[in-house]
Amino acid sequence: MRSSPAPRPPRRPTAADRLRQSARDLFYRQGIRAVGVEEIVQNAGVTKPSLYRAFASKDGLATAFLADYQQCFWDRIALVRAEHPDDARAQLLAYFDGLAERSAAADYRGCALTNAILEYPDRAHPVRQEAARLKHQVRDWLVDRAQQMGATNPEQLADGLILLMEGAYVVGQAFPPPGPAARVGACARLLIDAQCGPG
Amino acid sequence: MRSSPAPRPPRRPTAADRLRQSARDLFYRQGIRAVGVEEIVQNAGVTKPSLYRAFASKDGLATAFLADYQQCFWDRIALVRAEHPDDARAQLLAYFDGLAERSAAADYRGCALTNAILEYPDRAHPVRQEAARLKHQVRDWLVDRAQQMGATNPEQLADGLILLMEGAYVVGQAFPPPGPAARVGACARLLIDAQCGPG
DNA sequence: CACGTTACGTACCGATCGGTAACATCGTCA
DNA sequence: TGACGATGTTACCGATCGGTACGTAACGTG
Repeated sequence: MRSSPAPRPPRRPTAADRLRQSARDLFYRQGIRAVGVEEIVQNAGVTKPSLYRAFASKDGLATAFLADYQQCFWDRIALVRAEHPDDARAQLLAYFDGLAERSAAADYRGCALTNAILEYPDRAHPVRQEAARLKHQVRDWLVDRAQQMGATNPEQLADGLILLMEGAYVVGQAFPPPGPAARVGACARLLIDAQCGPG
Repeated sequence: MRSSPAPRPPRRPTAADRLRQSARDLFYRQGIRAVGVEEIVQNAGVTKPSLYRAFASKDGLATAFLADYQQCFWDRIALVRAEHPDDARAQLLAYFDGLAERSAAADYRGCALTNAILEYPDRAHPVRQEAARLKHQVRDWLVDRAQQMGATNPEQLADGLILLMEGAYVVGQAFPPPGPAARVGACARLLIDAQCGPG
């Protein structure tokens, strides 16, 4: 009788995976520029050559980190979708209310994509471009939700919601909780109800 | 007869002033961490020891830069105040409309304070603290304006406006113009009118 | 003229940055 | 057993980082 029937024996995860996890921890908490590769490999329990065997450069690891990070966002969206199927308004408000809660954490660090964009003002930088690409997908989704809600001008509503979202990401870091970010849910309600048929 | 009656002859500006100007250009465009002191002194046309005679450290120069920068914000506020005396709503909307315009510049870089806060996640860092201090003054001013407008809940309205402001600062950099930031004026109108007695 | 003060430049520091070369070791599977 | 791919080890590279010791030119004042 085997105590662990899993087909995969509990092997040590690959160096690339350990590096991704380490990058997630450090890049998100401290920013990308602020973290050196030495710290990353130490935290991952691997060595520097392993990093450069799995990724082309620090920037390569950083873009991988952004993609990994953004998956968390879509996981959250999948959650609110499951909780409120076929109710775009409820989905959005659930996300915004959750955001308001999270932004009240004392060590809140906002959105890694947003942080990366501010950290790399050069629009040609690969990290910056990946972050911008992923952000555009969010806007597309918001426009879709606004259409579902029957907004008078879906793009206008989506843009307003983006402003609130990004505002909360940033303000949650700038003000001690509970700061302005705690009201992002209420503001989203106002904006949505002002631009959709009341229903 | 003297061609220049000024008591101060047109001397070359002091090293500290040249450094402040250089820091303004470089820190704002590229971020604080991204700019080395060598580049700053070269751009200023002075040498490194001059920097460290006028400022305690790079961080000291950075905090001075933030204070200088924020003066531009209050200058803008003074302008809209002069254009719309005794009309808090018009003052705010003038600022937000101007923000929407500025954020449409191809190389828009948002607010230096916001950028600095994201660049220095450590709340104990002196640069971060100075930025946070200056941001709080902005909120105080917004609360005051919201009271002037007779908002039902002035702090709630001020917080909503902060979210929009900061959102525009960030989104103006993340999306190519005209992005969501171009609608920040319209969103501010909605938020204000929803939370003040109509009129 | 001699003096102290202020402002500035040359040259340099140790530390850290991102990145690499060369070689040893391990587990897996044929 | 033997070959292979993934990983670890050690030592190193040139560049750049923030910061400083020290000498010097300019200037106002006695």
